[in-house]
Amino acid sequence: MRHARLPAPEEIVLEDVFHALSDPFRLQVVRRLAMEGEASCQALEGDRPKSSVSHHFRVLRAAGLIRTRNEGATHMNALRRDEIEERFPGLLSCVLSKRPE
Amino acid sequence: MRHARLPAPEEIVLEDVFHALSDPFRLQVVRRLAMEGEASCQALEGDRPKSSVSHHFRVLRAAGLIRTRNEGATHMNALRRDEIEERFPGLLSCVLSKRPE
DNA sequence: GCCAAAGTTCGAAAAATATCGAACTATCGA
DNA sequence: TCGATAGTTCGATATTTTTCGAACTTTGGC
Repeated sequence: MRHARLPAPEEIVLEDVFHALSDPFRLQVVRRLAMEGEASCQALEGDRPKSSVSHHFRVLRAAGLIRTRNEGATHMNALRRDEIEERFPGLLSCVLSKRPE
Repeated sequence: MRHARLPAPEEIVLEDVFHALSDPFRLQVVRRLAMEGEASCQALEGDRPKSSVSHHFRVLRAAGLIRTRNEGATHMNALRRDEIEERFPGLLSCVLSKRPE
C-alpha cells in the first residue's frame, strides 16, 4: 500500500492548497500538526469514521501540505513546513497565527 | 437590487476566503484587481457567460475579498486590501507575490 | 418613453466533493 | 498463526459547487 507521490515543492499548486485548507477539519489538522509536530491519523480524528479521516488526509497529502511516514502500523503525519514556506512564503504563518474572533 | 451585505473584517472567515481563492478564475480576478485597482465585472470576464461571472464575483464578495461599488450601470469591484490585511496579515501578499513556476 | 448595456437572479443540469460502511492490507504482539 | 490495531480503498449516496440560458432590474443616452 503506497501513498500518492509526495509533490515536490515546485509542484505544489496554490489553488490546491487553498482548496485543502477550505475545509474546517483539514484546517484544524494542519494547525494541530503545526503545534504537535507529528501525529497519527487517529490522534487527530474527531469522532469521524476512519474512511472519512483517511480521505481528508489524502487531500492534504495530495495538495502537498503534509508528509506521511509509516511507523509500523500507524502513519505519522507532519506538516511540510519548510517546503511550503519555500514555495509560498508567509502562507503558513498566516494560517497558523491566532486571530481575534 | 442590493448586494449581499459586505462582511465586516471580523466576520471574514478564513475557510471561506480559502474556498473563494481555490478557484483559478477567482484567484485571477483577485490578482488583477490587485494590479488594476478597480475593474468592472466584464473587464475581467474571460469569455464566460455573465451569469457565471456574476456567480464568481458573488463568491468573492461573500467571502469578504472584494467590495463592489455601483457606478451607473456598471459595477466597479475592488480588493478589500486593508481589511483583509487587518484580518489575516500576510495572506494577500502571499497570494499576490509572483512565484517561480 | 424606449433601447442598449451591465449585472443579478432563477432554475435546471452537470461536475466535483464529502460521507460512511464494508472489505482489504500491513504491522505488531501474544 | 491469530488477533487486534491503524489506515487505505472501493462503491454508493448525499451534498455542494459550477455552469449557463432566460428573464429581470437598473442606469444612462437619445
